[in-house]
Amino acid sequence: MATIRDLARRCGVSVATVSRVFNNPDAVTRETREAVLRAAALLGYTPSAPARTLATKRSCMVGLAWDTGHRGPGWRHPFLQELLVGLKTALSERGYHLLMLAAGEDADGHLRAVRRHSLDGVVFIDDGTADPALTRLAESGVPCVSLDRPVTGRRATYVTSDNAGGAAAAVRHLHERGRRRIATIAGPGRTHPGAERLAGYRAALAALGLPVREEYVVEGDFYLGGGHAAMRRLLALDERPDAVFAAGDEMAIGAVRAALEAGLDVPGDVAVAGFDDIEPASLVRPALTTVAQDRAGFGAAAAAALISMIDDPDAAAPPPTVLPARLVVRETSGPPRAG
Amino acid sequence: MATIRDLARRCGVSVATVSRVFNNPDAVTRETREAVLRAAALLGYTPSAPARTLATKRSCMVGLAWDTGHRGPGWRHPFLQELLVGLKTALSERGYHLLMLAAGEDADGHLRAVRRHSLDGVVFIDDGTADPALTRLAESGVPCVSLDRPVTGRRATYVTSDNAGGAAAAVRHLHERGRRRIATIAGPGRTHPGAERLAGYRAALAALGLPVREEYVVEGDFYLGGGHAAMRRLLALDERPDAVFAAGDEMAIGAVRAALEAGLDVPGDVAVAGFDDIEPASLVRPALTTVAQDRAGFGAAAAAALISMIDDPDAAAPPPTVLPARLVVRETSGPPRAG
DNA sequence: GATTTATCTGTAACCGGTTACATGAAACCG
DNA sequence: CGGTTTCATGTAACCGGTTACAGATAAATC
Repeated sequence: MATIRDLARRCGVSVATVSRVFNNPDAVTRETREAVLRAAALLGYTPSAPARTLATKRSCMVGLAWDTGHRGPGWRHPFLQELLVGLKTALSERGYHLLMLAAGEDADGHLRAVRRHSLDGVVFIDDGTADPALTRLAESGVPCVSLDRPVTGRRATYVTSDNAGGAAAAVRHLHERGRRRIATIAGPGRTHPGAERLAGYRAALAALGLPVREEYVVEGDFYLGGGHAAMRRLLALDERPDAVFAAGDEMAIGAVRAALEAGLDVPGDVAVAGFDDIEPASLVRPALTTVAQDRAGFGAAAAAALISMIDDPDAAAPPPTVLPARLVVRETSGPPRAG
Repeated sequence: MATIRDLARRCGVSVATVSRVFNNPDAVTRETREAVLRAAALLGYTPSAPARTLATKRSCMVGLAWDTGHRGPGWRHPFLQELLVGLKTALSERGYHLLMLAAGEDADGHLRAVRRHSLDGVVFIDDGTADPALTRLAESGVPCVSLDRPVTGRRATYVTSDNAGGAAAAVRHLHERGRRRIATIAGPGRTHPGAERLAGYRAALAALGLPVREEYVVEGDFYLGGGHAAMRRLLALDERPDAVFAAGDEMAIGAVRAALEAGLDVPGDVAVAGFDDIEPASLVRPALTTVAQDRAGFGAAAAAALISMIDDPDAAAPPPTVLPARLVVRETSGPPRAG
C-alpha cells in the first residue's frame, strides 16, 4: 500500500505538498500537482480513511440507526430498499458513506458508536414510536435526521410524508366516488404516521361537512390481522360504513378480505383505500386504491438535511421536510360516480 | 473525548498498560485493570476506531457491495430487509460493522474502498449475474462472500439456497397433486438461481419418469410481465400444460393472472407454483404455493463464512453454504389428489 | 536596489491508538 | 545465596494522514 510518504519521496517533494495536492490543489503549482497525481496513479495510491479521520475528526461516514422500535422484531419498513438506495446515492454523491449501526443494546449505544467512529451524523429509521436512543443523540448535538418521526434538538430534524394530506386526499376521493359513511382503520396513535393520517381523515371529513362518528374510528396495528379484525367490528355496526380508509395497505388488504368473507362486494358494498402503496397493493384483486409516498425522495431528503447540518456546524437544523403523498386510484375505491 | 493518555495519567500508569487492559486484560494485574476500567467508566472513555484501525490494519468493518447488476436499476432483492437484519445481527455479535459501499462506478471502485477503509471483507448482494467488480475483488485476496452467485478465489465463497432442490420439491408436489403436464417458466439463464431452478425442474421430471418437453420450458425475466407473457405462450400450445412451476413468485403471479384472463380456473385447469415466497404470495387470491428460503439464514451464513476467513488469514475459503428451501403449500397448486 | 508582498514548499508536531523491546522486581532453582 | 525465570509495566517508534508555522523564492512596489 503506497502512502503519502512514498509519493513524496518519489516526486522529491514533502508530504505536506502531497497532502495539499489532494485537499487543496490550488495551493500547489500545476507541474508539482500533475507529477504527484501521475505518481499516485502509477502506484495505485489510495488515501487512508482512518488516518484522515484521526487527523481531522471527520469520518465522512454517517451512521444508520435502524431499530425495530416498539412494534417488535416483526416490524418491516414498507420500503427500506428504495430508502437505502436514495440515501446511499445522495450520500455518496457528496463523498459520504453509510455505516450500519448495531441495533439497540442500551440507549447510549448509538452515541458511543458515533464517538468511536467519529461519525459525522446519523439517520434514524424506525417504526415511528418514541425511542430514547434518538432523543439522547439529538440532545447531544450530533447531526440527526429521523424518518417519519418528529425530533427536537439543535441539530436534529426529520423527513416525513404529507401523511395528513394524503389521508385527506384518500377520504376526499372516496367522497367523490359517492361514499358518505366513511370510516377509518387508524394506525397506532403513538406512531407519527398513525396520528397524522387520522388527523387527515378527521380534517377531510370536517372540510366536506361530514360528521366524524367516533364509532367509525377504530385503531389497528398496521398489520393484516389488525385490519381484518377492525373491519369486522366496522361491519358489525348498525349503520355499516360504505367506505373505509385504512391507514396502511396491509390493514387495507385485511379489511378487503374481511369484507369479502362477510359476503360483501368490494367496492360495490364497501369501498376501501389504503396508504403506502406496498408491492402487493397492485397485485391483489381487486387492486388497492392507496396513497403512494415519494420513496426515493425520503433518502435523498434525509441525506440533504444531514449534509447541510454537517457542512455548517453552527447552523440551526433545517426545518422538517414534508414529502408529497400521491393518491393512486385502483379498483377498491369503485368506479367514478358509483354509489 | 477522553483518550488513552488521559486514562494513563489519571491512573498513574503508562499508555501501554491502558491499551493492554482493553486488548489483553490478562496481561495486567487485577488492581491495575480495575482502576483503569473505573477511570474509563468515569470519563466515558470510548476507544477510537480509526486510531485502532490505523495501528492494526484491521477495521472490524465489512463492506456491503450492493449493486443492481445487469437486471437494471429496477431490480429489487426479494428480501433485502431480512437479509440485512441477519447480516447485521451476526456481524455485530462478533464486533463487526457493515459499511455500505457506494454503487458501481468502475470495477475497481470496491477494491479501492476496501483499501481506503481497511475493510476486513466484503459481502456482495446483486442479482446473480456476473459482475466484474466481484471477480476483481475475489482475485485480489480480500475475503468475499457473495449471495446467490458462485465465485472462485482463494478467499471467496458464497451462500445460496438449495434452488435445484426447492424447484424439484415444487415439481414433485405438482406431480403428487395429480398433474402430469408440468411446464416451467424459468428465470434468466445467466443468473445462478435461474439456472439452478431450471436444473431442479429437469431433474425432478427425470426422477418422476416424465419426459422434458422443450416447448414446456420458456424463459421469463423474474418479473410480473415476463411471467404473464410466458404463460400466454404456454397456454397457446396444442397440448396445454396442467401445471406450471415458475422460478419466481412475481412470474408466478403474472402466470396466474394470465390464466384467469384466459378464462381458466386456477388451480382447477392449471396449477401454479412459484419460488421465493415474497410478501404478496400469501396475499393474492388464490394464494400462491411457493418455495420459501431461509431469509435470516442468508445473512447469518454470510457473516459466519466471512468471519471464518477473517479470523484465519491463511485458511482456504469455506465451501459454499447451501441453505434449505422449503415448500409452502397454499392454494394455487390445488387440493390433494385433485386432477 | 531595497523593501514589501505573494506564492509555493518544507519541517515537525499531532491525531489516538498498538506493540516490540527493555527494565525491574519478585519468584524459583539447585 | 547467586543466577535464571517469570511477570507486570514502561519507553518509544510507528500507523498514515493534516496543518500551523517558518523559510525560500519570485514578483510587486517605491
